[in-house]
Amino acid sequence: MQEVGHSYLDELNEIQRKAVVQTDGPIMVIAGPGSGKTRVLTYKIAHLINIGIAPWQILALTFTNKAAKEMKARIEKVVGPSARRVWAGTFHSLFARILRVEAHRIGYPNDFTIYDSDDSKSLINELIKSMDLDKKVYNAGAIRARISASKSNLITPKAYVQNEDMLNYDKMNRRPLTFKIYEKYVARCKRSGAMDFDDLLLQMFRLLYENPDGVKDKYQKQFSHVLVDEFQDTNFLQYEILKQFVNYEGSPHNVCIVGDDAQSIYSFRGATIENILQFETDYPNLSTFKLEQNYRSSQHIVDAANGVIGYNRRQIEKKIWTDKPGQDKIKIVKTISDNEEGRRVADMIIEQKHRHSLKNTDIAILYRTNAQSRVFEEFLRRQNILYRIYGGLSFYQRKEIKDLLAYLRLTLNPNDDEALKRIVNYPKRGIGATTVNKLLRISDDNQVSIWQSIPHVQLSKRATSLLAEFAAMIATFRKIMDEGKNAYDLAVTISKRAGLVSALKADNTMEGLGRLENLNALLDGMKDFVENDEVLDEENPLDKSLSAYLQSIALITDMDQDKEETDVVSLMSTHACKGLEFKSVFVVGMEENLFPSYMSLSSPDQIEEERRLFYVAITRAEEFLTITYSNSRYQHGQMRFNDPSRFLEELPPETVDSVVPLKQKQEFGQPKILGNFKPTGLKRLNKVKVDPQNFHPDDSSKIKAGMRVMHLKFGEGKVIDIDERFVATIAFDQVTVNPEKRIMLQYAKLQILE
DNA sequence: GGGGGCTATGGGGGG
DNA sequence: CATAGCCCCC
Repeated sequence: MQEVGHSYLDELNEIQRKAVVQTDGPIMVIAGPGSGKTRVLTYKIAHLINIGIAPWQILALTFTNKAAKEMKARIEKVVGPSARRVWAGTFHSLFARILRVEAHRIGYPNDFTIYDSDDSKSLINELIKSMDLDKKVYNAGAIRARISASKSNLITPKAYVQNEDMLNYDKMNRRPLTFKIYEKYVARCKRSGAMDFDDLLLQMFRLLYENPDGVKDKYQKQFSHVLVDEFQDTNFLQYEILKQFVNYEGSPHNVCIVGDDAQSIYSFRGATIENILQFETDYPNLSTFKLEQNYRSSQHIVDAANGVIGYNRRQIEKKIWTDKPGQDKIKIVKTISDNEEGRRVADMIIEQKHRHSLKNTDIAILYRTNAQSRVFEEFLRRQNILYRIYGGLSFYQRKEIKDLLAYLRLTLNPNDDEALKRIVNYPKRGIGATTVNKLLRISDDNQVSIWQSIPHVQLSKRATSLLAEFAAMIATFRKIMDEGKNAYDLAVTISKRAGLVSALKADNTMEGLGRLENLNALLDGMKDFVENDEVLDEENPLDKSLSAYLQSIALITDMDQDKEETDVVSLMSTHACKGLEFKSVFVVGMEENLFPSYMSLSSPDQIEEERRLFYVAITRAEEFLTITYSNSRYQHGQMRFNDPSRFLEELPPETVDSVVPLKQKQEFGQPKILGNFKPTGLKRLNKVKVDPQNFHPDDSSKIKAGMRVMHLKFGEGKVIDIDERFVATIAFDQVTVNPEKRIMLQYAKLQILE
């Protein structure tokens, strides 16, 4: 071993170094938060290259594309540009890339479409309807989860109908025909030339397992070293694929998994900690390295994290420690409402920035559900603090974007039924539900795609000609594509000729303008794509085809975007924060029914997962950790009163500095009399100041500054000011905390008093 | 047969 | 509070 001269090894502690320089055989790295896991992975790959392994022989499976990209950049610093040839990416994106080359061997077109979860749900809903089932009982989301779980556990439709557990579970949930939907769903995807997210894994598995044309040997030979990051969040199927790559006669089993059972937070997606335990059984001669020194967080934060995670029963034994001193203790802040929570957090951010000279990028706000982001946005904007929201509705999920993408998808793969259904009548061209239903029926009878049914369907004269017109248009697009137009030019042509641009231009509202902007942004992105001359991906250099474009965006998530140049506060869900770190972290909404989520309360296992999620959230903090919870908040359009989260009590008292004293006086003038009464029992009445019988709101355009007005929830008040966006600032007499409310007149219900 | 407006219902995390 | 389905009208 030529360790001498590899200076990067000096940047590692003893255990990290051992994990890096051992290059042969199975390795398991258990890595606590902030323990230099990424450093180990990147240097390990760099080391492999240094000792003579070709970059393209290394398969590194990461959790996000961004993580892969960052890792590649760091490897490049050590070994140079050859790092770009490492196969680093997510399971989904790397397998999609392989399947683009190999899919024809297992009965899919290489230009297969990737169905996102909306496509899947739409298809499932169609099937539910065609089977005449009650769509309230047969909830598409639940069915999709069921299908996803089946695929993730390698349960085929055939196996499903023979699986007592699966069938009984469905019967219990009054959905005994789930197996039938699953069967139809699989057939439909197949004949549409489409793979859903789970298929990218499942079909990859099939490809290797069935091994047509000896394709498995090719990949086994190519990937001499396989590394998996965040192994605790892989599912059964992903592990089975991993074994397909690694296990064969005479294999050196050069597989390295890195993970932390305490940070497993994706079981809802089929991930299972069992994989870590199973790995030890499957590779008995493995070397295990435990990275227990935390370089990220101060003593108090590490102590708090250890304290919290100690409440979980089953874990791999380890003790995370730090030699960083503890400075500020954890602040817990109670607020009276979700609005107050937003205001306080914004205020505290300003204070921290001044006192500790933090930049915005040093700060993150983490919440359990994306819906909570709104109040924080509002108050950050009000305080002129720049921010960015990660996750939530991504750009590519917007309607106008999906519409154009559907045209592109259909042009590339006319059998893509979901794309066709989406745009056959958008913009409106007189092809309605009746026509589509006829098409669906005949497609089902003949087991072909909708596109293939078009010439055979019997319709009225009018419908026939309209449909023919549509088909001719798509055929024209295909012709243009085949003539070699690049993806950008094709998209520009399509957006004009299909009438997408004119449809959006006809909408003069703010939203309409925004949509048009988004459409143009997508086109700009495509232009970048075709004009890009920087080779980042050596395997398929500068493929500017439509197929390559669609694949490149199908698996992009909001998290993959490059960090902005601008100095922004980060807002994201606790799931999305995995792998990140910030000097100052605000974990907000720490309330029962929210964090832990009400969905998890009935099962101890799920509570433990929520606890791990809390563990992940608090261990993002380097120096300052602030936790907030609120007495009341709007949830699902209703005012709810939640108890403080049970996890707050699990924080060791000595790590917590100041529980900001409870304001005894409540905003609504009532003590909390709720006792065991659970939130659903609460009525909005608690909040109403005014008897609705005597409340007659006036036309809000009549509201002027200086007026006395009455508000249903806040009572009487005086209008102080109305700004140019028609937001009124009103001081309410009976509101003790934060009496000045900002009310959007557009939506306001106010009665003029004088 | 298709389009537009209204009512009812459901609402977690994400590749 | 947002979306989907339903009903009514063209």
